[in-house]
Amino acid sequence: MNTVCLPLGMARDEIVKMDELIKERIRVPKGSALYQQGDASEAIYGLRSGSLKTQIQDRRGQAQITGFLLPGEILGLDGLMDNTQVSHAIALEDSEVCVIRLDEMDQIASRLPILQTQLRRLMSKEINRSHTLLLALGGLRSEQRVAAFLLNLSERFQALGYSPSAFILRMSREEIGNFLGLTLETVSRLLSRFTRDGILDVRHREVHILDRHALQALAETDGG
Amino acid sequence: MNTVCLPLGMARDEIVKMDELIKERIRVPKGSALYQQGDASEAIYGLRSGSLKTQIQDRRGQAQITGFLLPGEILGLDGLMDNTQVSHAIALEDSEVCVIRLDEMDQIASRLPILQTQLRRLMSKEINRSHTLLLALGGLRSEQRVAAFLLNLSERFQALGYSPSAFILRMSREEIGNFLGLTLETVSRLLSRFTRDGILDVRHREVHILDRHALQALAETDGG
DNA sequence: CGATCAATTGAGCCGTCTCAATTTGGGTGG
DNA sequence: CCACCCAAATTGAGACGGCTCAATTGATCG
Repeated sequence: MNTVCLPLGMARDEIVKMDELIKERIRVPKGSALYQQGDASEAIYGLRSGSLKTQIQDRRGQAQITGFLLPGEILGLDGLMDNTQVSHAIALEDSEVCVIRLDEMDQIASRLPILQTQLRRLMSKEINRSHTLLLALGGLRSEQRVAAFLLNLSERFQALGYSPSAFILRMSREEIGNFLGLTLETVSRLLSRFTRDGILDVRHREVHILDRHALQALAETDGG
Repeated sequence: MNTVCLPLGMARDEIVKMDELIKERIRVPKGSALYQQGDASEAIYGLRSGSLKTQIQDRRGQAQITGFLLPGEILGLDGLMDNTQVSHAIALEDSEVCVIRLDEMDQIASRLPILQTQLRRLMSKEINRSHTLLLALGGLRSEQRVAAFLLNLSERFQALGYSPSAFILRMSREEIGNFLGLTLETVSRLLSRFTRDGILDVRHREVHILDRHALQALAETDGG
């Protein structure tokens, strides 16, 4: 359970202390928000089960999905600047998170210094994830983006102990498109094409990766 | 000086303690790297003078500039995941940074808890900056991106006490294009067009914003 | 079983990229 | 100080990728 909430390599006795931190849990029904832009934020959240999307929105309503979250991943790291949420976190299916209050965390961290390091790592990881995504949006063709997206999901499912070659997309084509800077039609067309080429088997939201090698090649091809 | 290195609102007596942290400085000549992908990282850096770019690179050489840094801003927050740099930081002009070692920081933070909070805020801010950039690359037209880029620079120069309406671009058209997910030609064409329309006066790398209102309108127009 | 929303597929258009030719500016050595 | 050279920037013409608009099919859920 705790490994789900702050999974980076901690010793067993350290995990015991962690229990003090993680008392509270929140259920988030499909379609509802764990938090919204403008909410006060004194905590971060570890996703225990289900999946969520996070998105930001500018003043005129233009939205950008910044991430899809799977169990074991952390939400709310972008809200620690001034204790106000700057993004929305919305459940893609019925989900459950555990709550890690920042003030409690600081108290415990005085006895368990590694905790600060862990948080720092998690935040740094999120920065890297964003930067990688920037590279995708700035430099990759639509084909490569969708291929890379599927491979990324695949790896994360595998890390959770699920099959890397067969999984369910919990998000719509439109959400994938928004995330990747494409339209839903482009995403749909590419999934169809990959299927036609024998690389995938896509039925609705169920994806089977038939030729991982070809998919990796697509993700890395120079587009020429 | 210290306000430059960790500028978020700290009381005067707190700043005194900060002096212990920031002994070392590094000069970075134009074109050279403060650090490179793969280097060990035990510190973060506060930019004192000059300007730098940070960029990541995937295995086949595809590069993405993830930020342009101005004095007072922090570098290296993306390298705290496993003490290895994942990006390059390259000086756009002769620059100077101060060094903040993470282990020293943790020691001092035990007497000065606000320090952890500050770092957390800085990292959260960087996450938000990346997410905002994602929105730009994913959802804005070239026109809007370039307009938003100029306005962002303008605000940051103003925050430093410089003119918000007249400044020098320290980066090439190619670097701007890479950062914004555009080609250098597109950037050049747009700067020319904005000039033709009386919104800007662009001479080489010297930019004058003549009609801020129009520029803001461009950055926010729905593209229709 | 009908209503509604998600996904697929097609046709045509537009914006941005690509390729290429000039122009301009900065730095260097004669 | 001027001439030259190289890199950066501008500008143009044409191609192409992804978007827009639109119609159809397929799921999901009362």
